[in-house]
Amino acid sequence: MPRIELDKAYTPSTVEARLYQKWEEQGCFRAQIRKGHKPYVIMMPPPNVTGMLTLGHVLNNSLQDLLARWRRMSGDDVLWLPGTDHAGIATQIKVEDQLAKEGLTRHDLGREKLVEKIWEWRENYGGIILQQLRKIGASCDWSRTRFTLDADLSRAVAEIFVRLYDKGLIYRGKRIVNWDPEKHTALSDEQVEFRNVNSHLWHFKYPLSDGSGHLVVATTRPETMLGDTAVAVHPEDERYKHLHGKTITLPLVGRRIPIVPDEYVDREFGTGCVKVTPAHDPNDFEIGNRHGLQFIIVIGPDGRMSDEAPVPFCGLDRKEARKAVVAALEEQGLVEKIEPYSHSVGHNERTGTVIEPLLSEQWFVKMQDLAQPAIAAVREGRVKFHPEHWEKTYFHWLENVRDWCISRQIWWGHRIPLWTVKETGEVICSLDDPTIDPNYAGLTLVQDPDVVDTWFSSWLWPFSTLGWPNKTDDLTHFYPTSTLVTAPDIIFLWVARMIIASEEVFGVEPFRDVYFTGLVRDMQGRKMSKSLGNSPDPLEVVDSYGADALRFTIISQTPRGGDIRFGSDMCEQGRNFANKLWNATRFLLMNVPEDGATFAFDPIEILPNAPENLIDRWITSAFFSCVRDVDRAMTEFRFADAAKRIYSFIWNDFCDWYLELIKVRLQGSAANRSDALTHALGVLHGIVRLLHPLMPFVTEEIYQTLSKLSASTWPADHRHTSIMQAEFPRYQAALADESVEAQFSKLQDVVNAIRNIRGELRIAPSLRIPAGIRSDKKALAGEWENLSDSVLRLAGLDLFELDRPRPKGSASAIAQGIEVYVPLHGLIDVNAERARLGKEDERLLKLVVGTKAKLSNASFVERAKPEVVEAERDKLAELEHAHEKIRRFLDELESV
RNA sequence: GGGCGACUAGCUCAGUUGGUUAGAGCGCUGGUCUCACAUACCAGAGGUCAUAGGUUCAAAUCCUAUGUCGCCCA
Repeated sequence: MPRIELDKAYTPSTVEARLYQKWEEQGCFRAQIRKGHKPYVIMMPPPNVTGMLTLGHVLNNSLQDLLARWRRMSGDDVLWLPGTDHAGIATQIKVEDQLAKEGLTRHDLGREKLVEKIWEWRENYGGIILQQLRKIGASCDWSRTRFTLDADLSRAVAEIFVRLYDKGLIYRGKRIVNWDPEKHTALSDEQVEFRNVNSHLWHFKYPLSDGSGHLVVATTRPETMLGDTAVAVHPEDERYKHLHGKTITLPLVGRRIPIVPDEYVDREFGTGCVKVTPAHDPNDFEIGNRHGLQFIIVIGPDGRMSDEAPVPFCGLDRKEARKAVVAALEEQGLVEKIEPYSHSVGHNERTGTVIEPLLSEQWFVKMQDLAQPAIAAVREGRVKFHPEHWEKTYFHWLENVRDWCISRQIWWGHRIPLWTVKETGEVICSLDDPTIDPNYAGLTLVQDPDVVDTWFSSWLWPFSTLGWPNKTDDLTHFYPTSTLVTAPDIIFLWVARMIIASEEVFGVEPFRDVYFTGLVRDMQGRKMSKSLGNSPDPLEVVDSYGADALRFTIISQTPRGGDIRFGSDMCEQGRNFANKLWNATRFLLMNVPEDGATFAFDPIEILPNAPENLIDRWITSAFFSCVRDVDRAMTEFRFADAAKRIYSFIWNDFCDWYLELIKVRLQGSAANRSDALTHALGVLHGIVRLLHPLMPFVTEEIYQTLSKLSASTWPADHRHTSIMQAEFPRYQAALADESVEAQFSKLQDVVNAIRNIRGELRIAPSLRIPAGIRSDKKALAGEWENLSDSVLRLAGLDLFELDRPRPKGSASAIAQGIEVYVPLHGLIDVNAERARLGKEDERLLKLVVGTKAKLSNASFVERAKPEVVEAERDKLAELEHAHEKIRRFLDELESV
């Protein structure tokens, strides 16, 4: 066959789309259920159906893909299940915004029509992100793609609702909730983001009803005073003890309200008197309950003052009402002072609307009992967090968990499966629509208008996606799952609740390991955000650097637990790396004999056998050391370490040393050439398999090329249509040979020493020079004869002497105790050499002095472990030897 | 206010249980288009490991305090 020629540079854009399509067509990603294979399952955290790919997703999904491909190549039945989340509020907002452009509101359409519209929107635009994930090479099983509003997943939501309701764990309660007056819905505590806001602290005078004076209360929310039903003071506060039981006449309203003692009050804050508005503040709500106060709602669900507010105020927007209240009090001389004040205010994390704490009727999940098994699961190590420290956050939340408000007053989502019988008031919680139940014939059933929180479907994701509550084959084989990869900001919102749900339903944990990624930030450490415009579009990065480059770069940058600083130009590293590997392949292929015969070698057979040649033995050993380190790093979720380890093996060991070294043999006899080439190709074959989970595209392309070269001669079970089916390299202890690596490092140090002399003394790279090595202690010829060719080539020599006397006036160095010299009379700049040796002399002297001091410290010798002392002594001997030599070389230089 | 994390070369980060001369990539300096790769090769410079104490024969590593930054919770 003709020689295969590769392009001079690797161009990702020409291969990525083609390879991905092929993978998909061939069903490479499809999960299989096979006898004798362990399942390995990752549930993709479902992105919002409205979402677009961000760098956060890239990081997250690259890691999942890394794990999936690694386990798949290691022989597991891998299921990586993708999908999207219906993202209730976000999606409804999206479509409502569209309607608004046509001058319509959701009420113009009505519930059914709006939901229809949203489905339409989803068909057209939803889930773009899943397409985008293909661009980065995600190997998930698209045939199992799920959506949280799919029929069977909706069934799962209803099922869990009914179960919890029947157990009394879902209840209706009148409580303060986080109300979004813009979207007219409640939010869970976790969906509220607190932001610092510069505002004011208003101090108002509240007159005592008996006319004996007034109290001063401080508030950040003047408009709520219209709903005050008490003033609280600390029970132990001497200043106010005499007022317990007395009343205030509330200004503007005229209501008589009690002064109540309550421990909640902070005596240090303001005057130590607190106005109490039980219907509009969670703490005041508690005080209200403790003292049996009235709950007066003065701010309605639309954010306007209700009918409960006095006439001049009712109907005003809450912002206007604030101004009006302050103005009215000022008029009556009841404003003592207004000071600037900064405090945190709850906002809708999605829309930024200021949240209104509002007393209203909502559905809640009782969390305390549900939380206990989830706490135990992590505490007992059945679920492991990586990094571990997130466990503390998890425990803290679960141990203080509050009930979960799950009802939402929107239309896009899972309808609450509760009906009220109008005639009797009976409440029916049912999986199936009771309106067609003959038992209720003739009665009017009204379904609860609310839907459940989106997270109330997400928490079932690990098993609802597998068909639960049905006992499907998938559920049996693939549940519980293996690893969850997610961001720590949804540890409460999602991770904890999934564990809770799984413990409740199955009594087992939904996954064994949770890996928390960091946040992707820009180079200044700022969060990526649309408004800052500091967030690069991942797809553009893929276009200019390639998906492999992006994946490799972002993974090798991900620290263990911290955030990632990312700039797209960092992807140069990944791009260069792919190109390096490509060119190494290109080089080897150029050396394949052009005699028309198939070049027969079986790459799988190359590695397991110990080669003859020292250089081959070394690269084999280095390869398996790398395999061992990579395997360990992946198992321990140290992905950046794995990436860097492979990088340094390929670049430094394989390319810089090994390929340079075999050039000698490739130019030698046919037998030498074939010997060197087959071994090199065998290692390359192992390299691409090792690297594939990180850089799927370039490795597949090289794998395919190698197959073309000689696959017809491989045994059938070594031929695969994709590298994804090939075996991930397995560590072979017998081939990792420390003594070979030690011997090789001597070769490296000798070459480095000569290169250093050349570089420092400005000897032109093209100039061939002589050099030699010798030792006072033993003859080197035996060990070094076979390596001469290597040294000649790597150091650019025309002569390499062994065991000869060192000519005076040579440039010199000591490498692992061996004297290295370059005898170049007249060509060496003596001053430069003197300076070079002087520097070395100084360096060694410092070390000798330091080591001597350590050893002359009696307590060190006495108390340190004997092997440490021994090592220190050996070191000193070596240093002294080198130092003496350098000194002698310096002296010698003087006499030239 | 409580908790968590970080602080190592100009920049981004390694540095597993304390014990070789603290490393890598990028950037920088000098030299090379050496027949795979200039997206490259060779050489070099650059760090009192945030600060102050302490434990120890020995601290980047363990403890305490301080400072700066970030995150979470209230």
